[in-house]
Amino acid sequence: MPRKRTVPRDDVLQRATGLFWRRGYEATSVQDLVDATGANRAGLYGDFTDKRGLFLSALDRYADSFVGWAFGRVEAEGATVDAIRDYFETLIDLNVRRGLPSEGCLMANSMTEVAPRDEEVRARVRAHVDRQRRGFRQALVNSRAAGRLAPYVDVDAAAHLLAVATQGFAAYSRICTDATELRGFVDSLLAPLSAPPRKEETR
Amino acid sequence: MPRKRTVPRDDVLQRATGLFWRRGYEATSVQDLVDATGANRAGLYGDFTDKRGLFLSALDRYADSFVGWAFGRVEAEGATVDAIRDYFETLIDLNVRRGLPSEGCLMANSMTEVAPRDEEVRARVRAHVDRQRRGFRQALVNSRAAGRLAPYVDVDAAAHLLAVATQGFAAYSRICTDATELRGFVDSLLAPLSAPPRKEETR
DNA sequence: TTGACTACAGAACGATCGTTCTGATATCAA
DNA sequence: TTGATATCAGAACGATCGTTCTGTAGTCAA
Repeated sequence: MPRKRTVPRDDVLQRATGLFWRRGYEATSVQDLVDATGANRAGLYGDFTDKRGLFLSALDRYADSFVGWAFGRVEAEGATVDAIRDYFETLIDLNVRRGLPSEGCLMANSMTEVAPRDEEVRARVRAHVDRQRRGFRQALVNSRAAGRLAPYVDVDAAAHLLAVATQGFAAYSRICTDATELRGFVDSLLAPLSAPPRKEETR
Repeated sequence: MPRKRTVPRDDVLQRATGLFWRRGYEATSVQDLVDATGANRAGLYGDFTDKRGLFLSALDRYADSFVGWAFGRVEAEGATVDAIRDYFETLIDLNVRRGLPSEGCLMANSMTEVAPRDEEVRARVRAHVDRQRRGFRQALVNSRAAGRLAPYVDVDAAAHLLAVATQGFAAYSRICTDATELRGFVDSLLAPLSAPPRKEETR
């Protein structure tokens, strides 16, 4: 008997996620969300109870969909430092394709804007960073097993470094207009992992 | 003839800066600013024209005062990697003293929240990152001259890495509750600079 | 003591905020 | 064809937003 929805719930969520991603939480009004999603105002509240509830769902969708896609290659079985480099290059390509400065990372954005004053947001953002750390760590372990990791690298420390540095990468991509700057950062971030200096050569 | 101000302009600016730093731009209302600064509402507009104008002034004050104080040791003449380590340790101590999770860095926060949609904010944030990059670079140059830098380190690349990674550090400190996590990050960030591996030793 | 001047406290402005409500509209089993 | 039900568009809610205005209070040269 019910009337059928004009736009599927997940489409609404996807577009809302994009809006929060680009503009942040506070600067995105419910009216913006209604306009961008094409959803019904009351329906939005029916589905997500709140603007905040919608935002939390957006974070979850982002973790599942986008992070799953981009970071998935690092989490894939047998992934090595190559996958890590590939991950960053994919992000850079995406940034370039969408136009620099880009929207960065929804999690990194929320880490500074919303997380400190919202426990549930903070939990999700923490889970994201932990996930990255675990993914990086496993890829480094795999790399070591494959003899592809510099011998003096501590995988736990390096994974932590990568996970936190990634937040800097994301933040920087929101003000960076030149992709080579991003590439340079990634190069110097990953260089110590896979490129042990043959001898002591000054350059 | 004029009535004298009840609270000096710079005191107002200092307290406003603290508020923006902690809560961000959008989540800070003019009423909050009036309450926190003790300033007169109309006077606020007389001095800074806008909420945005006040925010821009806050960014400037932050760059002069806080960054000048904290990062000054890296910019000091003859500073080496020791000063860089000291800089991060000072930040961690401050974070601990103020309570983790902390307010992070006003520039890093603004980088994700406001900079993408406000040209003047973006210019200030960029200037901040460039300043950090220059400071780090000079300290690395000094370190090399003093024989304190690992031979295979490219000072330009490393300075770039440090500047961007610092943004990740600042972001992470807004969700981090354990100072040892911050210390661990700094250790693995700085380790490759000053600690060239003697031989090939697996650990 | 007066008067020109400016900061003061806070009321008031229209606009927009997040949220709820109202009634019309579409659906499909009965 | 009817009727129960969910979704629709958009008006309406009080609260708060950033900003401006009003009148009072304090200051110091004259």
